[in-house]
Amino acid sequence: MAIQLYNTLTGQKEPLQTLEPGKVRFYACGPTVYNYFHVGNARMFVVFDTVRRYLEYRGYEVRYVQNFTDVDDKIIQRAIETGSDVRSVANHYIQTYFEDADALGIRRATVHPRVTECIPDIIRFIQDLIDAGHAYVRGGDVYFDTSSFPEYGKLSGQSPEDMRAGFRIEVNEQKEDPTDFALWKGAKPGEEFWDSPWGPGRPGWHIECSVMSQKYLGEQIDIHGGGRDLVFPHHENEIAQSESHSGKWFARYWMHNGTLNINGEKMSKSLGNFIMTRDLLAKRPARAVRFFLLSAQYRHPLNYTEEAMDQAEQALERIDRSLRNLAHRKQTLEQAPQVPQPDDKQEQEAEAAKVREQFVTAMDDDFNTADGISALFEGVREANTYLTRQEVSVAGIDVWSGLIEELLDVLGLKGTATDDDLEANIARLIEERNEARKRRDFQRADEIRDQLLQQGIVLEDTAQGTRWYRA
RNA sequence: GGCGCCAUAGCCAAGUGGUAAGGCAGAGGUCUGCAAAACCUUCAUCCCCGGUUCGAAUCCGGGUGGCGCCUCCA
Repeated sequence: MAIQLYNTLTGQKEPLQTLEPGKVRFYACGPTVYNYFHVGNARMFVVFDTVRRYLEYRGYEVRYVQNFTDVDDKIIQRAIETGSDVRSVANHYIQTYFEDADALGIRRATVHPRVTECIPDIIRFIQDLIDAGHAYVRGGDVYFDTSSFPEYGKLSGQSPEDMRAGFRIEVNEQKEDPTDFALWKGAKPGEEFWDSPWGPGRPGWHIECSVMSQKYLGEQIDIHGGGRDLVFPHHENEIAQSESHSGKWFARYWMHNGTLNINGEKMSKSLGNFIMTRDLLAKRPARAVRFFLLSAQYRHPLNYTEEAMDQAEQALERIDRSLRNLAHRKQTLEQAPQVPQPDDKQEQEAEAAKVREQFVTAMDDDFNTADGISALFEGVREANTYLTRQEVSVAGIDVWSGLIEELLDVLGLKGTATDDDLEANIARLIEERNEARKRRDFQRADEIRDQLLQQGIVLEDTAQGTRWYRA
C-alpha cells in the first residue's frame, strides 16, 4: 500500500507516485528573513520536516529544498528601522532561523538556496517568459500576463473573473490586468538593486520559488509544500510561471498545512497576535512544542493555548518515563547476570511489529501524525505492561525501547540527554536510604528522599530497586 | 460579493456508511512502609432540523456558529 497524500490541486488523496522511483523531489517555501519566525511558521517547518523524515523512513531518498527569501520590502524596511544594512539583517535572521529550527529538531534541508544567490537565474527565467509572450515590460517593471496562461486559477479554484470581482486593493495602473503580477520590480531610489535588461531592480516574490525549484530540483517536482495561506496568490503564480516556462506540469502534489490559531484566529505577523518561537522555546521544552505542533492532522487548524501546551508536556513525559523505566530495568538486569532471563525476544518483536504497523498505516494516510502518536502510545502501554512482568529479558526490553525511539525519531521527537551520568553522590544516598528502609527507619529514608527532591532528584522504589530521575 | 474549510467528552484530538482511537485531567481498584511509577476498570452517540439507507458522527438538503483565502502572510 502506497503512501496517500492529499493534493490541493485535485482536492483529494492520491497515492504517491514519484517521477523517479524511490526518490522524492520536495520543495517547501522558506521564511522571509526580516525577523524571528513565530509559532505559526514553526508549524509549517515542523510539518514538512516530519513529512520528509517519514518519506525517508519509508525508504525514499528525499531531495528537500527550502529557500530563504532574503530580498524583500520588509527586510529593507527592517534595515532602515535598525540603521543596519539589508544583507546584515538577512544574514542575522538566517542564522537565528537555524538556531530555532535546530532546537525544534528540524533537520537541515538538502539545499537552502537564497534569492541573492540566484539573481542571474531569475533574470534569465524572466527573459524567457518575456520572449515566450508570457510577460511584458512596463517602465522598469516586468509583469506576468495571466491571460497567457489559460489554466490560471486551477490551484485555488478561482477563475480570473472571480478574482477581479474580489479585488479590494487599488489596481496598479501599470498592469494590463489586475490579476497580473510583478516578476521584476524597478528599484526605488536608495534601495538595493541588481542590473537587468529592464533596468536596475529586484525580483518579485513569486518568481524566486519557480526559479530555485527548477535550479535545484528540475522543471518538474514531486511535492511542493507550504502554508494554506500561500495557495493564492503565491503558489498559483508559481504554477503560472513554471508551467508557462517549461510547458510541463510543475508539481505533482501540492501540500498545504492548516493555520496555527490563537484565540481562534490565525497567528500572523500582520495581525500582530503572534508568539515568537524563540520566546516560546524559552518557556517550554522544545520537544513539547514540536509534540504540540504534531498533535493535530497537519491540514486542520490548530489552536494555541497554554493548556494545550501543558498537555503536550505531560503526554511527552509519559513517553519519557516509560523509556527511563525501561532503561532502569535493563540496568538492574545487567548488574545481576546470574538472574535467568526468559527467551521472549521473538514474542516481544511480534508485538512491537504490530505497533509499528499501526504507526505506518496512520502515517501512510496523509501523514496523520495524530494517529501516529496514538500508535506510539500503544507502544508505550505495551512496553509498560511488559515491565510489570516478574521476569523480563534485556533483549525484550531492547525491543520496546528500540521501537519507541524509532517512532520518536520519525516524528523528530527523540530526546538527546540520557540519565546515564548516575552521579556517585546520588547513588550513595540511595544506597544509604535503602539501608535505612531495611532497618525500617522510615524517618531517615524519607529524609534522604526529601533531601534529593530538593535537588530536583525524584526517587521511585520498584521491585527491582530504586530508580531516579531529574524532575 | 466570490471560493473554500471546520463543528466529536472538562480539555486536546483521530475516525468519513456498520454501531465512537489515543493523550491530558477526573473517579474506583491492584501494587507499595509511605509515595511515585505502572497496570486494570470507568468517563461522549458525535452543533441543530429534515432526508437517503437494513444501518450515518460519517452521504444529501437546510439552519446555526466559527475560521481561512480573495491584500504582505507559513
